Amino acid sequence: MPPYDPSAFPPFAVTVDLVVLTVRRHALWALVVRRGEPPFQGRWALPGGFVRVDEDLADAAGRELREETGLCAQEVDAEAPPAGNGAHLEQLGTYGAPERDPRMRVVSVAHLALAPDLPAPRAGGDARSARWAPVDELLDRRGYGREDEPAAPLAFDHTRILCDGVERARSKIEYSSLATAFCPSEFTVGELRRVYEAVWGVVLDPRNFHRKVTGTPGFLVPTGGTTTRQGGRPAQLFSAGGATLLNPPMLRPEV
Amino acid sequence: MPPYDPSAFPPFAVTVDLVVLTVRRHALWALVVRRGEPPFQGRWALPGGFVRVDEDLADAAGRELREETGLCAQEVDAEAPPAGNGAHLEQLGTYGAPERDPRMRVVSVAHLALAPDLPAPRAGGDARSARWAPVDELLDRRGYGREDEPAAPLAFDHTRILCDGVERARSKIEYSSLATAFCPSEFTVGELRRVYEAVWGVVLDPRNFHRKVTGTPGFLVPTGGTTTRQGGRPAQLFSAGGATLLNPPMLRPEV
DNA sequence: TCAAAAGTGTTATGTGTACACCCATGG
DNA sequence: CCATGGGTGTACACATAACACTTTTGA
Repeated sequence: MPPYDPSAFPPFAVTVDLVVLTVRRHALWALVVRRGEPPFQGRWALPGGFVRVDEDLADAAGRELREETGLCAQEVDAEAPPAGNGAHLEQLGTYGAPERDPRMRVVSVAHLALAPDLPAPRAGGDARSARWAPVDELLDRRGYGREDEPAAPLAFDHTRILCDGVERARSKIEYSSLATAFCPSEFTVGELRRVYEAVWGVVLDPRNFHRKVTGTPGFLVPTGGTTTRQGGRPAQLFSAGGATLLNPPMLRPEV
Repeated sequence: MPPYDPSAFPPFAVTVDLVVLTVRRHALWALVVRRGEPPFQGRWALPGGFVRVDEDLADAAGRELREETGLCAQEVDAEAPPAGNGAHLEQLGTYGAPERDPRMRVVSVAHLALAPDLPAPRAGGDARSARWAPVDELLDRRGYGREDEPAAPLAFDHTRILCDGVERARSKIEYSSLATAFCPSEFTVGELRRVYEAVWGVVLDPRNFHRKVTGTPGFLVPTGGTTTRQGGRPAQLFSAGGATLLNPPMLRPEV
């Protein structure tokens, strides 16, 4: 790489920020880390960090995700099947308002990651504390009687980024098989339905849902096994099929 | 803004690139400019330029669009009605592979702009030559017997960016009122149908299309006038309604 | 008068929704 | 035995696709 000539163009810092979502206890949760330094010291923020000088944007996002969660992400460009127990990872959007970081001009390339219900988050290499928080609480929708933490707004413009990420997830599970990224490698139709219900915040008819997802070609493939981990009659186990785009799409009920 | 400390983070150049699309002669066209300097000297590229040090990303994209076309863009964040004779402008994605520009590390925030059929493109302030080119030709699909210019691949990763932009436009006119951004402020149902046909590369039934778009609430509002500029029986004139999301969506015929 | 494009009516077919009903397990 | 969730069948409402047909202009 030729030497950097500061007179030729304005210098920017480039970071990646992560919206990491999971479904737990019939709700949507996001991963947040506590800031140890100013600005916004002590406040919660999305995980993220600087892009290294010879690193691609998607690689940087995958590295941060691995550092925070231990997940091995399936990076995708446009559409790809979320496979195995890796998380889905895609670019969300870029946030570069001049004053979004008071210290310097920072452009952040936000990424969206979807993960199955995980054990506790790993503390980052720099020993920041990390936790899962209900999205409704972070977005101040008072969805939960708050837990141990008061709900202060996220640092920087991270509330906005989180909001955009949640909206992306909400709309994308309509027409893609992305909802399976919230499930373990083998799951039942009922578990998949609870993902849709949590992400959309609705209640779906179990019978029609079953017919729809099992009838959509390539969405689910039966593994042969069954489970009774949800109680009741044993349910067939499925894994995510090869299809990425659902046709016909899942329909989100009217509000 | 505090002074820049190069030791704290790797310095990046940040640019905006524009995918500007229009519909003309029953096909999709993109705006390209000829590069006057190495690398890729003499090759066609997407219009774009450096983000200024105190400029928001969307502002930079709007400025470049104005410099290239004279269009006054409606910048949007997520969804917004394309109004007046301004173009629709939205962020498309960010491209930051380490070697995408051989000179230095450049992260480009690509934007997608949709415009009605325009007069000739304005030469930029720096006198670069600009032209409209059929997208099929730029993407090497040989959709046209080529015109005066040989079809060399675009500079940098611009073919990929263009491809992503076209794909975004194709899918977004399905569920949003974005197709009206390709039309002048007043247009007929037939003209709107020709937009869909050009962007999707299909032929639609004029009768069913008419019923569908006029029956979708908020999509079109009649202006009262009529026109015969397409020949045949006079057609009602419409302008874009307030709706941004179409419910039910327009259905793209199977391939 | 004819061609061309705009619009309306009608019908077959498919898809979503609501809900009655049965199945297989654990307690 | 019953509660719990899994899964099937069926009837109705509604949307789409195909196409016959009428309307209104310019040439």
